[in-house]
Amino acid sequence: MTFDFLNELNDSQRAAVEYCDGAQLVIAGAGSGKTRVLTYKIAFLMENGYSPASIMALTFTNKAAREMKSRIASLVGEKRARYLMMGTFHSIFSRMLRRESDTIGYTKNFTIYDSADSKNLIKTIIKELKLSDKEYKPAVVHSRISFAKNNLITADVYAQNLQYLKFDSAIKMPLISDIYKFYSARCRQADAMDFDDLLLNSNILFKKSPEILQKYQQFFRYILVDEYQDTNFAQYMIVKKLAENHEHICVVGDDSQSIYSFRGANIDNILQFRNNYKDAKIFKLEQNYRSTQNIVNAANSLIAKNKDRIEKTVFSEKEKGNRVKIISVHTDLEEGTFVANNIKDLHRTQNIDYENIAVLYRTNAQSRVLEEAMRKAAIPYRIYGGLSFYQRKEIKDVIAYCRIICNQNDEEALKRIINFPVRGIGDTTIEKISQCAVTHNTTMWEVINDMLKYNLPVNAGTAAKLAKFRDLILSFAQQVESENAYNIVNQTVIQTELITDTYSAPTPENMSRRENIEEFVKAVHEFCEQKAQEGVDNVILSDFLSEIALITDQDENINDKNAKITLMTVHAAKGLEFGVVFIVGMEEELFPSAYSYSDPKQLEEERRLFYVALTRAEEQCFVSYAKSRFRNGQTNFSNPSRFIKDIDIQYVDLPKEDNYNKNMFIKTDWATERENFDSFKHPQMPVFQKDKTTVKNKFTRVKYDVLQVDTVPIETDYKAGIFVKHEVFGIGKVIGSTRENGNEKVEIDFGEKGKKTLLLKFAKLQILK
DNA sequence: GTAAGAAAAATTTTT
DNA sequence: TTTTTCTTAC
Repeated sequence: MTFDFLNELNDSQRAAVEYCDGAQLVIAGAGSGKTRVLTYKIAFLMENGYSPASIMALTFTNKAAREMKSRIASLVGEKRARYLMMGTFHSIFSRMLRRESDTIGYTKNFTIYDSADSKNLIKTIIKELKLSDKEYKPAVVHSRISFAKNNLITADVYAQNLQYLKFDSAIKMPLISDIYKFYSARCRQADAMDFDDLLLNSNILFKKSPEILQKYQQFFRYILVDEYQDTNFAQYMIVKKLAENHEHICVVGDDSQSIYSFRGANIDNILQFRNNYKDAKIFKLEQNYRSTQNIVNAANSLIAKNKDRIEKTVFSEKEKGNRVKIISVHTDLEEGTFVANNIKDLHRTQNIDYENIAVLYRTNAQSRVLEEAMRKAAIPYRIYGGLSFYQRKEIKDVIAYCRIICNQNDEEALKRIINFPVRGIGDTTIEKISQCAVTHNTTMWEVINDMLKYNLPVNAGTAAKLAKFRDLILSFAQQVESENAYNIVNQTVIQTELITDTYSAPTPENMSRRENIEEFVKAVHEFCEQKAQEGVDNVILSDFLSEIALITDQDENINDKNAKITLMTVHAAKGLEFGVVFIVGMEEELFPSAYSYSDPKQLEEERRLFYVALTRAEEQCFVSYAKSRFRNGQTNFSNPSRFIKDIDIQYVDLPKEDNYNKNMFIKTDWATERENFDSFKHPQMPVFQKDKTTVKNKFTRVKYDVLQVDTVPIETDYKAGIFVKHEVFGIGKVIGSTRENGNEKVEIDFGEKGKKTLLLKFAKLQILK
């Protein structure tokens, strides 16, 4: 086969595809054919001697992986594309972890906790530690633990890291370190990993077993990463390790579209790529094939106001196009009417299809008013967001049964279904079991399994109920290795009375619950059938579970062929394009979100978010703001977003008729904001030690490799808890130790003399044994 | 142990 | 406003 397809690429795209000699960063501006480059490059590699199985392509969503795979299949054929190692970081490395699970002390059937499970477990631990969940907000604790894991900080390391502990004290949660420790222990006891563990443990595995690392290094000869701007440190490190020997790595992304830092994504990964891979070649895709010149220019002028970015000149050779229309309305209701009227107009007079129109907003809460307006105007619409199939209560219940059948130590699953459907095992009993498990350092299941041994203080009636529950689960568990997954699930929903429960009353809710459960059972059936066709003779339940644990499918209504307009958050719109885009709610405190005000970095991320929104539009873009908005139960006055005036005035049509004026904008302009940016100390966890020497290309060099994946990265004699003697301050207790620019600092509590942070090389400390 | 009513909170969320 | 969590009465 010849490389005909190379002719379909422009010069810079082709250059990016053809360069295969080493580390490569492809900066792909919005609409510049990023996916095209990735797919063609993979095809190109396959034509040049790389076997499909030796190519690893990492994406951020299952959907992206699926789409890319099918596009490659159309280039090189289904058969060859099938063996590509393509998927999300989480799915690919969870499979690896199952294979190598003994090395890190898990079974191959470990459970994957979703975010809700994680949060529940954290809540339980907070309660057990007798802390108030007013002060210790589970969501905040979870995000701290998640952040730590994404930066490869294990619980032990966390407890030794002064900077982390200080931060926690500052936000009045000094014991997060302890919660983290218990949380990790409990996950391990339950044979469970959370999402972040999949990445963290992959790193630990590589660290722990150089042989295993080597095996994968030799196997994967080319690694490609999509959406690189949204990767975190743990992901960076996995790729870094795997590609260590050959550095045959290609990362593709757009720093201007990094919008997921709140999930641990680290924009420095892309900004610092050339410092982390010394021989890296940078390719820039700057021609935008999606939008009109005016939209591209407007977006460029907006993003130019950001400080943290890689210089690039995105341009369009399409027609000039219309200006971005800024619309001022009085209320959120009026905004809805305006959007609806315009859509009708576009549809009728300009013949624009509904599916080519999208309304984008910052928060899901805004969808209601818009939905109402569309309904009134009889415009067909589709809302993205909300609950996915696998997050529905009844589905989570069925899955919880499946999980406990496969792994009885799965505590979160147990707690979910031990009294659902109600079987008279109430909170008090569960509390007793939990207490009992903690005191005997075992799992709740063990306690239920042998109530006498652990002296569970319950009456005979309760004991009988518990025994009945145990036997129910065990009866399935015994068959789980031999019986077909479909049969087990089918029997489970019947025998646990999950499905009978929906017959209790003929309400629409019950009907819908029943339909969902039936659909789930059908999905299991289809999974078994499909695997059978692939030659697997018996599909067991744990196979199915590990398949669905990482699915959070967004694209359900795929069958819905009717033309509809799209309502979604800006985040959800990433990667999509529409002829006409309405961006609504462009107001201070909403977009940018008030939560971002305190941190210039977050403000820049909000601006990138607006950039993403603008660049979704191909032909026409409307941006609206309301002077008052109903929010959180009350009507508030609002000012137009500062981002509106960040767009160069020549690319916008400002509202003419009403009193639009510059005084409406808040006083801080972007120049001041940029000054703030420089002086601002970020209230984030310090992760990397930056040395301040500036290298050629204005980026500060980051020493990633300082950080070790190990239990104790800081080799210190001054561990927390030991006692030391100081010439002046006397005897004190070590709180912790950190290293800064190679100097070790020790923080010590000298009791009456107070807490001191001392530089080790100056302070003459004597360790007391 | 459960269910109803009061009080409190309220981003974005690819895994 | 809605949604989630807490309290209180059965």
